[in-house]
Amino acid sequence: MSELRVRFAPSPTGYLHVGGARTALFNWLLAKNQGGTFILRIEDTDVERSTSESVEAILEGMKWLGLEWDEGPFYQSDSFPLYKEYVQKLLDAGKAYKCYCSADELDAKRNLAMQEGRKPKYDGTCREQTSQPADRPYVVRFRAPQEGVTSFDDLIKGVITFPNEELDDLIIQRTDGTPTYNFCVVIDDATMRITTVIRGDDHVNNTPRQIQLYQALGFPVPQFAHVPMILGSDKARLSKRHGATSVIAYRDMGFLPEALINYLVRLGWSNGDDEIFSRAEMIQKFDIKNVGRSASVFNTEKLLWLNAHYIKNSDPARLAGLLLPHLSTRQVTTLAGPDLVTVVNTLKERAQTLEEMADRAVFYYNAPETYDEAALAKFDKEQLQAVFAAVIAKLSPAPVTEAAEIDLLFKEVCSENGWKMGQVGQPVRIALSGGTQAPGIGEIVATLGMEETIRRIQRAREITGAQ
RNA sequence: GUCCCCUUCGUCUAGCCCGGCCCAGGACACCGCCCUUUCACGGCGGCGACACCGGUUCAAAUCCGGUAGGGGACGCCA
Repeated sequence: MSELRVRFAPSPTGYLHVGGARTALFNWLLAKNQGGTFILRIEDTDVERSTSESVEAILEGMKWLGLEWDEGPFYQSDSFPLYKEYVQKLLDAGKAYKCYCSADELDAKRNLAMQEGRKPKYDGTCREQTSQPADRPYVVRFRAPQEGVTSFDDLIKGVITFPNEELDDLIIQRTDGTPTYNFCVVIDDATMRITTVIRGDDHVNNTPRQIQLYQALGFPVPQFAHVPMILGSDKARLSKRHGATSVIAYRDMGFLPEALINYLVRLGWSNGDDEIFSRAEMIQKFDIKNVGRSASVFNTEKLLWLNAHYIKNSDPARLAGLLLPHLSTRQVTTLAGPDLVTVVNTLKERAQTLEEMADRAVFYYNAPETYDEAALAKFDKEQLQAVFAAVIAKLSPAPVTEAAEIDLLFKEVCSENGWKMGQVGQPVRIALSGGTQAPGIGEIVATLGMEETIRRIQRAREITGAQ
């Protein structure tokens, strides 16, 4: 086991979205690849916005994706005393100070600075103040170096340098005594001995501040790897208006976790021209250095392709189990009908999602009550009657159960009557499934069973004959 | 406004560090053909990109400079 320690640190203010999931995945992959440790930490220092529902949703998403963590989940809210201790240390050392400026004053100054085109940084009003009014509310600010530069060698983006004068004295403790994000991450990452911080691109600007904190606290500075954003089709940051962003929503839309994982790992990371990766392969081949530097657009089409691929190659029994919830939302009960695994086998080559598969499976259990009129209209009434009669006559006495054998019988019907397969297959397909988009005739008949097959064709024969 | 980052087919990307094998390769999507009893699968083929401008060099997608465009950050959110 190596010394590598990474963490995924979501804030519980919503569900696990695909961007977060990819960050978690990269952390997990690096840990697995290096034999390191993957830690899950919930960043809930914002008491106002954090909810236990969100925590549950995040854990659910992680588990569904199979991103098992080695340690945690840890909650920052459990460590408030620890943060307080370190705030005091900084205060005692003169590396932090109390600031009595009100939020309103600060907002006003910030807005004014923006308007006048100046940088909206804290003006340092309380920085050198010596008199300390005892009874007024205050925040604690970190006394940040104002000269020189802070730079780091990002594992993905390379060397990034910030002039210290751009960085102001950030608040590390709020008026209500709770610590703020930038401070907590540093304490946690340090005390958890995190060696490599992999997180979203949107944190690069926080990194120099955090480095200064590490240094002020005397902690070793970890390595950083900032992964680029995921964008929507309009190249704007991915959000709800682009469609689903929650990983659980993808589960509910009938995606397989391995498909989403495979899609996500290829979004920003590559291994030559490879597209399909099993878990073992991605773990073995993953290298943070092969993560791209630019943002990528989330493309559902490709996800669908991968999902179809994994459906095709999945164990039908497993698929059958996963399909059940999608079937029950369609009021389908499988108990009275054909074996679901057999049904899945006829459908797995032709479905991109489990939702689609469920749609296509309905007819096996609920016999069609109406038929696709447009499709039926291509055949005249006499032809339909003749076909149905011939097929029933051919099938009824036959003791066959294999799809291939059944297809042979249909070919016989064709040759004996001088019909083409299209003239026979299509009407029967409509009789059995109600429409034209269905598995091969032999497969349907074999799955449905001869008795049910005859019953359905008989019904279609009566209805089309009566019109 | 200031700072930081990014820029190869519509999309995901390979190549870039260590210039020539790249008049740029793969995948998704799209189009066509084949297969075919429908829908799919599959097979074959096609369309399609180095943001721009300069420089260095015998040679640049690859190195250097600039421009433009995009994104991110600038919170008592994370």
